[in-house]
Amino acid sequence: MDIGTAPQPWLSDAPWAALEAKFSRYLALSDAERDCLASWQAPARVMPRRRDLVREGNDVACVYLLCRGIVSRYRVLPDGRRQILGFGLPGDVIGFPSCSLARAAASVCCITESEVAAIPLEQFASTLTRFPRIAAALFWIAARETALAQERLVTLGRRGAEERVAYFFLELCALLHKGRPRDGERIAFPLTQEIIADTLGLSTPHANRTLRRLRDQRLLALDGQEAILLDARGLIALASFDPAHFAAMPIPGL
Amino acid sequence: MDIGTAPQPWLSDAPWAALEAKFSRYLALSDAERDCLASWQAPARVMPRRRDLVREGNDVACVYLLCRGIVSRYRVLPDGRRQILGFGLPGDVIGFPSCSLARAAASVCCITESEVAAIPLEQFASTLTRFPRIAAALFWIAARETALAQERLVTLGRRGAEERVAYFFLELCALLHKGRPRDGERIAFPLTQEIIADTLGLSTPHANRTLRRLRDQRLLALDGQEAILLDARGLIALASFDPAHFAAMPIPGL
DNA sequence: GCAACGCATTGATCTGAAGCAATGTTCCCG
DNA sequence: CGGGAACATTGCTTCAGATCAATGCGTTGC
Repeated sequence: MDIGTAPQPWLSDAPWAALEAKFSRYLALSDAERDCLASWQAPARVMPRRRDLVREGNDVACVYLLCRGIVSRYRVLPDGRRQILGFGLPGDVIGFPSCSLARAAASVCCITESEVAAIPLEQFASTLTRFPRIAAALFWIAARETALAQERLVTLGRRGAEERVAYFFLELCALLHKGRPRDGERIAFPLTQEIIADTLGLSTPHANRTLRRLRDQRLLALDGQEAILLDARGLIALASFDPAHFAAMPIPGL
Repeated sequence: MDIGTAPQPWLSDAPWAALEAKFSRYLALSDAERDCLASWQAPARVMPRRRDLVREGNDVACVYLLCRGIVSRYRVLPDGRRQILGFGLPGDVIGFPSCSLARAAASVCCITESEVAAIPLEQFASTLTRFPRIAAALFWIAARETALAQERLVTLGRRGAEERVAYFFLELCALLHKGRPRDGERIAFPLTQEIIADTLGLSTPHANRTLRRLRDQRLLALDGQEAILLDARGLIALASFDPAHFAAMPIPGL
């Protein structure tokens, strides 16, 4: 049952590999395309933990390639209520302007120390029109992102606290390890319970109690920076989690 | 205060106009691009109210251009709990395969009688690689879709029932009328209270009570198929709604 | 070694929303 | 015109989860 140490992708010291790997999963890159992507990662900047990379409402002049670290996208309501919208991993492009394409719709905060390369918005945009296959790939990646967000809508709208927490770890596992969650799988992710709570729309005390309940049911073990899926089957049933949603994706037509 | 009859876009009898308008809002189309989009709308099929256009879990062979009508994307949990993920209006392309790019992650149901043109997935995909500007536009549209879904995450995760309902109508107004909601604005949309409840993660009785409370506070008037924003300012404050999120979007670099 | 901070944990109380059940209202259809 | 179906409305009870408040505890910094 021992499947070894969990991968800690945010510690990657080969940031360029993350981006290339991300695209290579979807399409074979030509030399020109490769060069273009390579030009994105020019001058990487180091951001400390807890520092905001983007503030909601600000003008967007560039997007960011996350080279190392983990970030969270979040929104806060005027009275302080916070909702985390998702996480960014190395290789992800962060900080798109959103509905209104000039301003950031959400803030981005570094959960761990991170390294980011700023890509001027025009450069990013021109890549899209010069390299149609990259644009297509990014389109499908964006569609996937939408599907993920929508699946989380189900979680927040219709699942109870235990289901939410179970779903949370299963999704994390599927995204990090890129496969169907198995018994004993280890998830290393530098999360505080507050982050879990704000992701799942729960209060911190309630998230804590719920975690305890899952531990008492021997579904999940928590060990410092690591969570272990003791009973993947049980969690999947509890959360109505569909592993097929996270299967690998060949991009149509590429 | 009378701003006339609300537009009822789903009744459009010029479906092609919807798609062209959608793209023209973002970029000036070349002739070749125009021809390509035109080829999408070949044989339109009529779907009755309540009929499912796509079933979650099914293989995806084509995407659909919605020419007339309104549809909803939704997911159901095994025990029947339902969550509506969003709505589709004429001009929208519906039914992408999602995370796993082979299968539908959600179902799509016709809220009104609708007319759809099926676009084979390969044709859609090849359009992306042949017309980079269209791919880029679709990328930004997808990014916008993600932002919308994420804003709804805030609603479901952190807003109370009254805030949710207020937000719902404001968003609807902004999307349909494409502008900042004003006092007296009329929203015509063929909604049942069950649809509202399933969109907002509420039970039908509770949605009903909440609607009544908003009516009692003279924030909203409900008249059959029409809702009227009596006090837009009040609703905006109640929902912590940011109209700037819905401002018009020029696409960078096109 | 002590103080302070960030985070986890736990308890007691309160409340918003769900669940259940019944009744009312339209509108459609035979 | 009568019977249903679909939808809206309302009351009552229950419960999940929020809120408030305190305590524990490991790490960091002085």
